[in-house]
Amino acid sequence: MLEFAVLGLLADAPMHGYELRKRLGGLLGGLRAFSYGSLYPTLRRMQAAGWITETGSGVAPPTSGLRPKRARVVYQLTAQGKEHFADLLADASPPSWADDRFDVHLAFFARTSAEVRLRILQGRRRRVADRRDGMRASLGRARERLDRYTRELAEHGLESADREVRWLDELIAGEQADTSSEAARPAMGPQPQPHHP
Amino acid sequence: MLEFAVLGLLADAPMHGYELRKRLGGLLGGLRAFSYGSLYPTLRRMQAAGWITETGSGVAPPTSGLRPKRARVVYQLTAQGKEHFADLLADASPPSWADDRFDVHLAFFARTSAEVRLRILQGRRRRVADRRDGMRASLGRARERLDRYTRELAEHGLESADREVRWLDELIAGEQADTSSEAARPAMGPQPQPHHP
DNA sequence: GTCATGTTATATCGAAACGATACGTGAACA
DNA sequence: TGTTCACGTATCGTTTCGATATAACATGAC
Repeated sequence: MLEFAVLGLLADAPMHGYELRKRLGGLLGGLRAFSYGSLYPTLRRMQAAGWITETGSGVAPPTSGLRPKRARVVYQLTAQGKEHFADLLADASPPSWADDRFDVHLAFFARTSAEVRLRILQGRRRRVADRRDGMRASLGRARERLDRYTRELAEHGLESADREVRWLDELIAGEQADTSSEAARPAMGPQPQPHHP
Repeated sequence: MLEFAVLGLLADAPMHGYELRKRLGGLLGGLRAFSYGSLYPTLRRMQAAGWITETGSGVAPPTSGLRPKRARVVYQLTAQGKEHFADLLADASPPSWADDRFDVHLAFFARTSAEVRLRILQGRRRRVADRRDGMRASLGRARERLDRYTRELAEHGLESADREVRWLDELIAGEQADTSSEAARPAMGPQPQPHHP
């Protein structure tokens, strides 16, 4: 996932590691940090894969005359890197609904086709709703014999999942409104979701 | 963290891996799964550390007469394991406020002293509130030039953090109510929290 | 009857991410 | 002058993940 995020950030502009790290923090509104321990190995992996290259260029560090021992390393996307990023953007397969991948992709939704956006939102919705239902069921079964804290935890988790489902419903509704206005189709209510393929 | 959770589960009753895995799923009301790829290595680590031992006993698998090639491996806590678990339960240092550790500890709060419970809840509250404030600040700064999806993501994240803070406040209020009724002290309003030590 | 499917159960693999920390430069400020 | 802070690259060992292999047995369909 870090890989996905890095591709997306470098698609905007070449950058060095420290800058990437700072922006990664902002990407999800502060969720998910990504430490240097992940970042630098990832950059090397991506370089080995041919998705990014170092460029010696980049604005020289604000050194007054003296060049520092270790210069900034600025990375930029290669053609293959752009291609790979495009592939990731277009991927709406089940793994893209995972917790850690979904929000990264969402951060690049503006660059994702409407069709893929909708499929991912729906897939994600199904996944979170399933989890929520599982939580609700096991909480219903167990509620009596749970101590206060375990029950609080379970209930808070359940509410969070529930909130996420409603949030996704709003996003989906937004997508469908866009689509139907584009296609000049009459507005339609939420489609009943077929469950488990 | 898996280690903490396993200690807590085995403190209740000896168990084999598969059973542990199922219960781990329920621990946080369905949040955080813990795959086998984590579990079995962890069990071996813990065994090497002397916190758990295998017991050949355990109810025989429902084999009618024939013993299976590979018997169940039932694990139980050693004395050192119990000690280590007690240490973890009593630990209210900053790492215990981390996302992945807090909820595991919360699941065992019934076995944690009131004093430690309060310190952890307060530490956690401070951490989440700080993150929330950071989110709010960067969202305020950036809101205009964010595309719809990035903004939705940031706003949803912010609301989640906000909800968690309020939830923690309720838990803390509950703790303080308990404490003050025990000590027969007059009820007092929420203490203003000193910020950053 | 036997054949697909599902559950119980143990286990390993490589890849990915983490937290802490080291090292170094320069600016700000007390 | 010294100390603290922001910038910047980097590595270490540890933990966790996801996918997958293997195998015994149970259930129900055909």
